[in-house]
Amino acid sequence: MPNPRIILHVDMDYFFAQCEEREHPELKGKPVVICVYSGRGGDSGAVSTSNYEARRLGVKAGIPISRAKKLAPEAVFLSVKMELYRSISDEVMETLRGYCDVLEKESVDEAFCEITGKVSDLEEAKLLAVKIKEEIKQKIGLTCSIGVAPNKLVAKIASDFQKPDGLTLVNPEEVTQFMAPLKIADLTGVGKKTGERLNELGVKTIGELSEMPAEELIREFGKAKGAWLKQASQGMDYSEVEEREGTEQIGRITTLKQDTGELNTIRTAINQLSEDVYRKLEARKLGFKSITFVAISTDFKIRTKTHTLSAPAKDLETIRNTGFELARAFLAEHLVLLRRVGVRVSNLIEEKGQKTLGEF
DNA sequence: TCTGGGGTCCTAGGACCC
DNA sequence: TCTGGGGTCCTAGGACCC
Repeated sequence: MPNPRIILHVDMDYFFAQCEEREHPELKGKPVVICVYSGRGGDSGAVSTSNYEARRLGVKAGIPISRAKKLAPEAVFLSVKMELYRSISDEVMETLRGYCDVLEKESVDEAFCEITGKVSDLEEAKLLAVKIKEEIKQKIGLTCSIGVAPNKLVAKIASDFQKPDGLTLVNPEEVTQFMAPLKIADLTGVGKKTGERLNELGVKTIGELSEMPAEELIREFGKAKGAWLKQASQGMDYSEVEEREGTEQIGRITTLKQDTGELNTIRTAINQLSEDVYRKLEARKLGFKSITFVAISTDFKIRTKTHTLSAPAKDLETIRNTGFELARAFLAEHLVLLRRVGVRVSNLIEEKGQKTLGEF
C-alpha cells in the first residue's frame, strides 16, 4: 500500500469581517456585518459575511441587509472592500506557500496544502499546522481553522468541523467514523437541490448515504454525480492538490437601478461592465475568444447568450460591441424585465507565451 | 423578509469533421 | 429502404461554492 497523503485545508475565519476587525480594532466584540449594497437605495442588497457576534444574532451570509438590520440593529454595517481582502489574502497565501509542497488556492480565503513530502506522520502534521496557525496569527493578525486528512474532501470537511481558530485531524483509519454522523449538507458538493432529494429518499447523514446502493444513486442523480456521492460518502477522494494558474473566465455583474427591458439602459450598463472586465484582462495579460451576456430577470432566473469569435481578441471594443449585440438579440427573444445584467469573457488565452513552432 | 457578486464544473444537444 | 462511430467545439442551462 502506498503511503497515505497528508493534506491540509486552511480556512480563514469569517474572513472579510476579520479583516475589518484587524484594520479597526475598536470593532472587536461588536457584531460586524459586511454588506454588498445593490445600489437601489436604502438597504437593498445582501450580507456577504458576518463575524460570530452577528451570527449569534442570526445574521448570516446571503440574507437581505434589511433583514439583518432588524435582527441586529446595534451591529456595525460595512461595505465590502475587496482590494483590502485581496491584499491580505496574498499575505496569507505567501505564508502558506513556505510550508507546503503544493499550494492550491481555492478562493480568497481558503487553500489546500499538500504536505506529504514535508512530514512523516500525522503527529508531525499536527505540529506543522499549529506552526502555520501561529505564524498567520503573529505576522498577519488573523485566525484560521485547519483540517488535516488523507485527502482534499475530508480535509475540507475537517477544517469546518471546529471553528473558529480550530484544528481537526483525521487519521486514514478514522475517516469513516468521522464522516458517518455528519449531515449530508456537510458534504461539499451537496447543496440545496441534492440535499432535498436525498432527504426525500430518507437519507439524512453521510453514514446513511454510504449505505445506499451505488446503482440507486446513479439512477437518481446520473452516472457522474451518483458515483461521486457513493465515493464521497465513504470519505474517498483521489483528486490532487494542484497549483492552478489560468483563470477560466472573468466576469462582472451589476444590479440595475430599476427593472428594465430597455436596450439603451442596458447598453450603458454593458459599457461600464465591459470596461471593468477589460481592465482585469489587461492586468493579467489575457485575451479571450468568447463573450457572454448574462441576464437575470425579475424572477431571479439566470439566462445567458454567448458568442465565440473565430480568432482570439483582447480589445475593449470587441467586448463592448459583442456584449451589446448579444443583449439586443436576447431582448428580441425574451420578453422580460431584467434586474441584473453581466458581461463575461471566457476561453481565455495568454497574450504572450502563445506556443509557436519556434519554441521547439 | 426580499434577495450581491465572483467563480467552477457538469450535462446535453447540435454542428462539423474524419 | 436503410443508412456508423468517434472526437471536438459551441451554446444554454443548472448546481454548487465562497
